[in-house]
Amino acid sequence: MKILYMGTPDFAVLPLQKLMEAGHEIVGVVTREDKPKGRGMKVIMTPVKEFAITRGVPVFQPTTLKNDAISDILSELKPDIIVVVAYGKILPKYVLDFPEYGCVNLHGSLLPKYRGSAPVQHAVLNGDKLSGVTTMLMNEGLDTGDILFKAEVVIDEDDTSESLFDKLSVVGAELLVDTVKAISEGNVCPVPQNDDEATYAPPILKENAKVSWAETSEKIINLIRGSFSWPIAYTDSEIGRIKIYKAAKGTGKGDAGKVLGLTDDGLEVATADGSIVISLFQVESGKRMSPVDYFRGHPRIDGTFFD
RNA sequence: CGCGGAGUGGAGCAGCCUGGUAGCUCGUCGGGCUCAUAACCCGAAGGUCGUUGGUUCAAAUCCGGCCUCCGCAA
Repeated sequence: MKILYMGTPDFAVLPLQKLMEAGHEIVGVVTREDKPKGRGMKVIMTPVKEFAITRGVPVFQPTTLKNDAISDILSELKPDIIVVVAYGKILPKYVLDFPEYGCVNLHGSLLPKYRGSAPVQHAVLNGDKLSGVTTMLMNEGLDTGDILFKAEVVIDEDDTSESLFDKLSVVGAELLVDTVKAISEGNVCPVPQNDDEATYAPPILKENAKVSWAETSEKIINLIRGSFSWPIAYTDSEIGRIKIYKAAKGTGKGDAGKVLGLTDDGLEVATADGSIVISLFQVESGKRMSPVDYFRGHPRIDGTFFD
């Protein structure tokens, strides 16, 4: 199969690699445009682009798929199928209809649950125990295409969005290879999604990563897990904004947001229904470290409130 | 040149403004107390103060370049 691959972030790298290893010819890679990023506003390549370059695959970065640029690419490459994994742009009908075998997509949830751009994060944020990946034949809607294959993945208690991404990427890559094989053999029976069961997973916003201490310990910990490794849950305090990387339920009690003190494992803070113990955090301009280490050299803040 | 913070024994920090003996908390090692201890007491080891030039009788401290790490913003 001559495959045109469309993808952008880390999640999309392994599926691409597995397709190549399965013997498919990747005629080109379409990825989002490079953007200035990070401190100093340096221009960073997308992970998929970086990988494609090392394999000598031609890379295309159209700013939009709604003009003639994409049709030139398609008619030049003549792909049999287009595979899309977390590309980040909507494909117009013209593109969907171009390849003989259509466009297949790998999605990081068990569709129709969590349609949209952040399915993995929302699964963790909601404290789900089960997640998975789905392959589908794309249509014009947002993750509404007919389902081809699914694979389930268990979410562990200490999984974060990042670790779940890693798991789903591995499982998804295999599922995708199987899907493409089945398609090429005419061995698929697409099943329409049940729209009544559909839920939507909107993009993650930084302002949603602020901890509300009036929530339960469980919800707060889910926020911390789901916000890792981006944007990272945070709270404001007397010593500045604190990013919270890791926390577990504690045994203390107090007014929500009150700093109860330091335990062997970290900093204990009261929540609506108990407490959590922060075992890894980062204060502004500081290094990421355990509160136990931090308070060896800084004044204690016991009794103050987090906001 | 987007804004800002930081680099000091193994860990986390103070000292820098107002140059002149390297300090604190913890850890490590040894000893003591104790029925016992992660608790307490006493003692010890461990640092080219990120790097490189300059100013000075003298630089962790003042000035310039470089490297590394981090927060914001995007």
